[in-house]
Formats: sequence, structure tokens, C-alpha cells
Amino acid sequence: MAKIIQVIKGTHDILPQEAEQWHFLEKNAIEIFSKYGYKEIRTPVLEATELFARGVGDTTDIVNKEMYTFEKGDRSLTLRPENTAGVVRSFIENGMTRLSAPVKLWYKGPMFRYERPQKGRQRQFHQVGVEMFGVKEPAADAEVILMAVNYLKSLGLNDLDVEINSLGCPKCRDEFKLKLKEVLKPEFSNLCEDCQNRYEKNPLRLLDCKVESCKAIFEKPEIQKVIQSDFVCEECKTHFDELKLYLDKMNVKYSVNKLLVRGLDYYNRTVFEIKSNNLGSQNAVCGGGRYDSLVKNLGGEDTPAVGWAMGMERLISLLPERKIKKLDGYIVSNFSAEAFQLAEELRHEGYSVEFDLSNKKFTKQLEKASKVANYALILGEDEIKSNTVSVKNLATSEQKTVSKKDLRSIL
RNA sequence: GCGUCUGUCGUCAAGCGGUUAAGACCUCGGAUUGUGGUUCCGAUAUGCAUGGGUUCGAAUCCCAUCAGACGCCCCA
Repeated sequence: MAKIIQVIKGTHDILPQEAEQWHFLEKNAIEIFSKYGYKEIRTPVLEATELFARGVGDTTDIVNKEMYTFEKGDRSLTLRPENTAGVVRSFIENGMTRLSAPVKLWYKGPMFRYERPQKGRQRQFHQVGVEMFGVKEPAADAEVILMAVNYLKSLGLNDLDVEINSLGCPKCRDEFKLKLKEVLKPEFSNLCEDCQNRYEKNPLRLLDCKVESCKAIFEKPEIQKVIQSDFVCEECKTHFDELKLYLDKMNVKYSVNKLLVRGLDYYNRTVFEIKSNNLGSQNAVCGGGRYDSLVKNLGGEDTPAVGWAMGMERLISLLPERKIKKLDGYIVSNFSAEAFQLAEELRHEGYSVEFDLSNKKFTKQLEKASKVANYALILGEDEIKSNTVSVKNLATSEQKTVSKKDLRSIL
């Protein structure tokens, strides 16, 4: 036997059983998002590497060590690790700045990140996401969060925790970073290796450290004082307060998590995550926030934006299993030409019908029918002569012989 | 990139150094050439992720590689 070729590490096949769940996610996405006026956009899986370096941020882990990048000709290409940068690129390139705001887009598709696979994390995974351009007011943040919650509800996922936070604007955030670094400076040598790296690269992420010794340091009163201080400026605070007001009015339950920072560079002001307790350590099903400077950074006109993405594999792992749909009918017959004709007739009328293509014995065909269909349509010599079909309900064993016309009222 | 554990038929598994590698499910065939889902018979791994090594002897011990699970980091 020839050598078997395996799937690539961190990727997997979506088999028929699971595909039913994907259809469910996709159907609900279109339904819910279009109620809010979102239109689907599909961008290429392949983009210029520079898009992510500039868009996602070259200090992020995603860009530094997780991208599938290769050279083709004289250009560097990358398999998209996320889709916000791609959508923004398309927004700018297709002149959507000229469209009447807000511009509301949603997408779904595969993303690629070179990471060590674990529960809820693959190298090829899929995201559904939404992006709204052109509205700086907090109502946009609220709508986007509300839509995420409603989408999850439509999937039957109700017991998820919404966490929000404000990162402030570049100005007030930088001031906070400085303060934080200052107060942590004396403890620098006591921090864990990761935290020492984060100290320069992204001090906000320090707060999230799970190492006990680091946690202990952060508990110190003078450091807590800085962490707990409302560092955001007046405008940012107002924005955040208004968002909370909207969420309260819309009955969205949430908690404010001051340690929520998120790892993509483009966020400012609002960030949020939706988490589940049933996912292990990769517990976020949805992550997003506001990214008011990204469009400008990528060469477009200054345009505020908010959005989020959900990991579809993580959603599916929270869904109950679905049964594969049975066929409406399975034709049991040893007259294949006639069976073929009947099958085609019914298919054209919208029924799902199969028949035995290899002319097996009657009992085998019936056995097959009972496994895959709701009704067995028996088409033997007698039936053909009288232009009828014997219809057997495979659940109740009821059987009656009817004319082909009456068949439609049974199936 | 780091750590821990795991890898026997399509699936779930027993075997843990000594003759032909249990069993169950699925699949296929037969009992049953017009009535299935119940039952009964039968078939299906010259091989134990792959490659080396130790041994008289390896699925069982050792090493490497590959793959998987979970955690760290990070993220959806």
C-alpha cells in the first residue's frame, strides 16, 4: 500500500456530521447580521505581508511569530492571521470612504496562525466577524456588542460572560504606561521573564500575568493604586460611560474587567471579550473593540471603526451535536431505469431521494432505506404495471400503495 | 518556542518481554431472489504511528522522528 498522506498539523477536515453545525452558524449569521444592515464581504486569504505588519502591529505575537509568510517573485505574501486588516484594506481600496456612513460589513472564513495547537486552537481556524466604519459615537460600540450577544443567543448560547474595558486613546494610554512602568521599576528584577519582556513591549499586558510571584507584586498598594486609577481622559471616560448606559438599557449583562487589554495593537477605547466556562483555557469565543486609527494608518481617510471576531470552532464545540438529516425517500426497486426516473422527478420537485445504483437484493435495499431515509418508496413489477408506488413509513412500518401523484402528499 | 501525558483494525479498546495480537461497534456477505430497523452465522490487523537500537525473542524496554491531547505564552 502506498504511504498515507496526513492532514497538516493544526488543521482538520470538517466531516459531514460537523458540516451541519457549520451550516447552522452560517445561516444564523446571515439572518442576524442582515437585520442590523450588515452586508457580507469576502476578501482574499492571501495578502501582502506588509498589511499585517502595519495593520495588526509589528510588536504583536501574531505578526512576530505566528504568520505563514512566504516569498513569491519579489513580493512577500502572508496567509491572513485575522481579517480586520484585510477588510480595512478593501474598504480603502474600493473607495468605501465615499459611501454614506456607517458602512457595515461582515465576513466569515479561514484564518491561519502558526501556533502550538491545543483545545480551541488550530493553525487553520475560522472566524465570523463584523466591522462598522464611520461612527465614532459609543452607540456603534453598543450595537456591535448587542449584535454579538444576539447572534450567540440565536445559537442557543446564553450563559456567556461579556467583559468590557476601555484602553483610552493613544494619549492617555501612553501616560498610563509611563506611570505603570515607573511604579514597577523597583520590582523589575523580581518579575518573571515574560513580564520583563512585556515591560518594554506592552506594559499593559503585565497586568494579565498568571505567575504567582508577579501577582503578589501587583497586589502591593502603591501598584494597585496605579492599576485601579481611572487613567482615561475625560472624552474617553464619557465614551465608556455612555457605552455602559446603552448596554444597561439594552439589558446586556456585562462586567468591567480592567485587566482586559487584548493583543492587537490597533485597539483604542472600547475593548471587549465574550467568554465561556466550558472551553478550557482558550475560553474567549468573541473578541473585539474600537480601532479608530487603523484606516488612517493603512493609508485611508481618518475613519473611526469598531468590530469583533468569533472563533467558529470554539462556537461549534459549545453546540450540541446535530443529527444528519435523513433523505425524504429511498427508492427500493430492481428496475433501475424506472427508479432513476422516479428519483429525478421527485428531486426536481425538491425532495431528497436516492436509490440503489448497484442493483442489490430487495432486503438489502430496504435495510439501506431504513438507515438513511424517512420513507421507502417501493417500486416493483406490480407498482410499475399499475403506475403506483408503495410507500412505507420506516418509523411506523405503515405502508400503502398510492398513485405517483398522491405520493407528494405523503412525503 | 517551552512543559506534561498519549499513539494497537474505520471507531472504542484488551494485551505491559515468550506460541497463530482478545472483545465490542461500524462495514460487507449469508440465513431471507418483494419487506428493513430484532436475532443467528460468517468475513475483515503477516501487524501494534514511523525509523533505529537492546534482547535468543519486542506491540510490550531504550532513543529519535512524526502525530494527538492538555497546559504556558498568545489569541478567536
